[in-house]
Amino acid sequence: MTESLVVHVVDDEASVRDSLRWLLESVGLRVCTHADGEAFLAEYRPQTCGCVLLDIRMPGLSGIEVLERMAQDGRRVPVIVFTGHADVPLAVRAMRLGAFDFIEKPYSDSLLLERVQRALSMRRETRDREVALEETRRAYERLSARERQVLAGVLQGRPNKLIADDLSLSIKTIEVHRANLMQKMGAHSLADLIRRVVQAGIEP
Amino acid sequence: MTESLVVHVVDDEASVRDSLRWLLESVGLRVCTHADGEAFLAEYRPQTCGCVLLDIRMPGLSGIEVLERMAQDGRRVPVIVFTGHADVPLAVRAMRLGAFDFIEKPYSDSLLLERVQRALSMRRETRDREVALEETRRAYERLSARERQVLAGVLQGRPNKLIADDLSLSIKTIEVHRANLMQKMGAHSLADLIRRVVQAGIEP
DNA sequence: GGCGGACTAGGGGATACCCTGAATCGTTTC
DNA sequence: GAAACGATTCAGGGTATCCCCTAGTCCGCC
Repeated sequence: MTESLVVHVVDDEASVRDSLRWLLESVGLRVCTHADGEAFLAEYRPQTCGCVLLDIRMPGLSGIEVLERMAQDGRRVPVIVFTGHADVPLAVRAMRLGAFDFIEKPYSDSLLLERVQRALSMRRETRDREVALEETRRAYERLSARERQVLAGVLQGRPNKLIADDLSLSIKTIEVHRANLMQKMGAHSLADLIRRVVQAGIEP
Repeated sequence: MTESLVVHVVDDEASVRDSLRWLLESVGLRVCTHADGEAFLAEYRPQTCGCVLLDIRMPGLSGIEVLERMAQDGRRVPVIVFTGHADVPLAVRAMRLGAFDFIEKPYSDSLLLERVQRALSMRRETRDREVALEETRRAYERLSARERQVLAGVLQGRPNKLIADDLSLSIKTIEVHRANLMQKMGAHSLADLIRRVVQAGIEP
């Protein structure tokens, strides 16, 4: 299942986009180009697969600003920053914003390809885990308000009786909500449920 | 409880160590100096508090190698790398190894102090959480072999009856081990136990 | 009017939890 | 050597809790 690994190229110069596209496609990679930061962010989703080649010097949003925006909603795509006007503070800033790598122009084709392959293989490694986390978050979104209230109680380790008291419901009703939310969350046991929720970072 | 925040200075030149000590102590910080990477790693523990100022160019272990060693057993101390022979690839390498910051010599005193304060405040923010995780790990270390086997079954969501079958023991025995390990782990409920274990990264 | 989802609830069997009691075994301590 | 301690094993009995099946109401939608 490595089909959907796309290299997203973000650069304002068409010549750079074209040469990168040619280079990457020459080794069989799928490429998607974006002329500026806004255009890329408009298409970007946290669950986007593949990796990103991001220029720093661009009109409009700079690459640093793009990194900041991506960091806000939990980036999972590795981003390789490349720029012709590199210095140490800039590289440090990009890396602190979670960039996967930082390449100075001019770069050799082989170096860039190697870094791209490294980013893609990291992405592949972490992909399954993140897909599972996304599924958990989506499942949580599908819970009803009552089910989330019950889940909150369950996560606090409260027995059904106390959850029932909190919500002024009968124990039997809590049991049903509990069974339903287990079903919806795809959990096979209480341990499974809590592990999924904790790992997905859900804290109601 | 900010008493034990120490700035660890690792540099082979005594003059640098002395001037950094003077600078840091002049603003009331506690300082501990180390003449090389080996000496520092010998004293370093993952739960060490404070932050580290690490030179790259040193005889013996380089700063990069020190970072690699620290990364192996889960560094939690923020490390500020500083070097007089900086270039972008070196900075990127250090940051990829999890350095908190990267400063070029010569640096201004105020810049260095600001970065140190930033590292210390990050350390303070994450400290309580990590202390709790450490306690969980230590508690797990104190479990007996049988208790860990039972815990493994509990984490898989298996009911006591099945755990008993797996280990060819009676349900009553499983109940005892389970109660004992809950006690030892300081867990107030099954949900609490699982959250602690998952967050501490324990996967038997 | 029917259909599905959310919410509510009871009965009964299985399971977990707590208390008391007890035996064996190995290590440490006095 | 005796005593103390912790780990491990098992049992009975009672209470609390959980889980599955069944079943009713309400509401929005086709």
